[in-house]
Amino acid sequence: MSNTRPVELPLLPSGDTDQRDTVPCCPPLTSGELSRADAERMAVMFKALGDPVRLRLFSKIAAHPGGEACVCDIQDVGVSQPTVSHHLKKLREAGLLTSERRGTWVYYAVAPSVVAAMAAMLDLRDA
Amino acid sequence: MSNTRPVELPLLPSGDTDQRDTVPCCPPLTSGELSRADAERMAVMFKALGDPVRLRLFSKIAAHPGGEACVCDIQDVGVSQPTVSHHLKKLREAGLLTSERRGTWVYYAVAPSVVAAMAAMLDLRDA
DNA sequence: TCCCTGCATCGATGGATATCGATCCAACGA
DNA sequence: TCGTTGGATCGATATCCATCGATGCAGGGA
Repeated sequence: MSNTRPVELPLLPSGDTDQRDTVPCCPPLTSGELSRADAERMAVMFKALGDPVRLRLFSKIAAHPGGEACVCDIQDVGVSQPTVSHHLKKLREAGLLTSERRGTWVYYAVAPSVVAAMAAMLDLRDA
Repeated sequence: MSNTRPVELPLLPSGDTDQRDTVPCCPPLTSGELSRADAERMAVMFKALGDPVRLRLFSKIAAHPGGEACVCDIQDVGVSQPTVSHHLKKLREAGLLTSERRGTWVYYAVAPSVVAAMAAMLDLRDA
């Protein structure tokens, strides 16, 4: 089961890293029609933040210096350890977080470009 | 049942309209801890955009001149009429849309301040 | 007064998901 | 090699929710 791959969302002008034909993803919501595929991709990201527990986990990580934190430092959100793990996985699959193991501990970090992309979608300019 | 009241989300510097002690709602997600109540409020808004159909409906409305549209102009999103109505209600309850009847038709409009607030939450600045 | 049209609401249903305890696996230390 | 600790995965369950057809209701003709 390889459904752990994060949502496709390049859009960082990093370079030539396997730049498939994924559209620059997610134009501002005012840009007329929205393809079914784009809507699906964007919905995954918004849905990831559409849960109070995930919001608090994400907030704790974002508030940590460097936008990264050890799981052991953010586990106190009122639910069991398996549930925390489940929510962190959801956030990672949505592309909002990345994870890395360092020895005994696992660190989760905010993916700034993806979050910025979400903010850009909500930029209605003047409207 | 009066559970149709939109989410509490003043934060617009409009004036003195019954300004209860609702905190200015929803600081940037990097601002340390997030209270359970705030997380709940914010989650409702993100969850509202966490569905492809709702995202397309919202997009269509936002793309219309003036950020408002008649239901009859946006119904073509691939689901039944009751389902469209259900999703529009969800978006309205989340505070992202307002609705107004004009004769035979009902118009939905984007609530710019609320959308801007969501964008502000995602502003991680430098981090 | 009917009838038609535009939306909202109701009730049912199937699928998604948040949550948990139990268990497994990786890293580390004794 | 064993035991301990951090974290992920599994399997079960209860709740939520997206969707539909049927129905109700308001506005506007005829």
